[in-house]
Amino acid sequence: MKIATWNVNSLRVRLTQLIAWLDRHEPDVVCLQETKVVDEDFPSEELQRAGYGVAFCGQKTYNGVAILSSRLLKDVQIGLAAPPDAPAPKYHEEPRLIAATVRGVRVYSAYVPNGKGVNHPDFAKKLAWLTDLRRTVARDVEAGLAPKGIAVCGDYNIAPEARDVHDPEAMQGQLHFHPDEHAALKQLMSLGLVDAYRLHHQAGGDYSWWDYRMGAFRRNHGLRIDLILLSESLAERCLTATIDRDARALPQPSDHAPVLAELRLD
DNA sequence: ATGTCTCAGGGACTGAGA
Repeated sequence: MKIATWNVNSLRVRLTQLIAWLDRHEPDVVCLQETKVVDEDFPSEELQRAGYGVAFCGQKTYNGVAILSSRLLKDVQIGLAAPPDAPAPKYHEEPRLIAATVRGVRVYSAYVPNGKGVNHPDFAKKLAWLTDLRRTVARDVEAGLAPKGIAVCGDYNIAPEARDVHDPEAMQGQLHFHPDEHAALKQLMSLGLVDAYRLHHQAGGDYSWWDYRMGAFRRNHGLRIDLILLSESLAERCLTATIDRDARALPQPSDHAPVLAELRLD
């Protein structure tokens, strides 16, 4: 099973490009972020014609996530699990998480809040969002929704390690590379999740996002912030993991490149 | 610090978010 994650930065703008990409790579499951489209306008028919069932939740202008699958999508769930004994915080209202089970694998498409700045109030919300994501995944596993394993995919807006940023010294303590973000990501991964890309590649300089400005892509000034996190059973079955830089080099690209992982399922 | 892109409102350009 080929699984992919891609922050498309507007599904409507990128639809033709996405469908060509689906034809070329033939993934079984695709997690999308920043679809920026309300549910009434989601291009379900076009994607169904391309061979995919769809699950999605969106809003006007911002955010929005989806899962496309050539196989049956079961137990679709939108949003985060509420904290115990407390009302769901306001950030739960944003469409940033959707989950479904495909061939027994619980797949999440997550768009982790950017945080805006390490001293901005939204930074704490980013960390809390990750805590709530961890709770959501743990709850789903307990509920038996992930018999064959877990794949938590998406735009984490966090570069895990120094080798995932083009200038680690300049990035030290900055947004996307802050110790608090690393701690929150580590907490999530303590569920037994591993970074699929790092199973197969150890070198630095491989990124998934490059700023549109300042010729960042040309100069490879990027960050690896789009991740496929796999539970142990799936990590053992992960044959390849790649970042499709070519998609970022096309005309009118998203600022993110797609990330792919190939799993050998029974 | 920001040279870009997307979207909305409103009907050209500006501001927000990333």
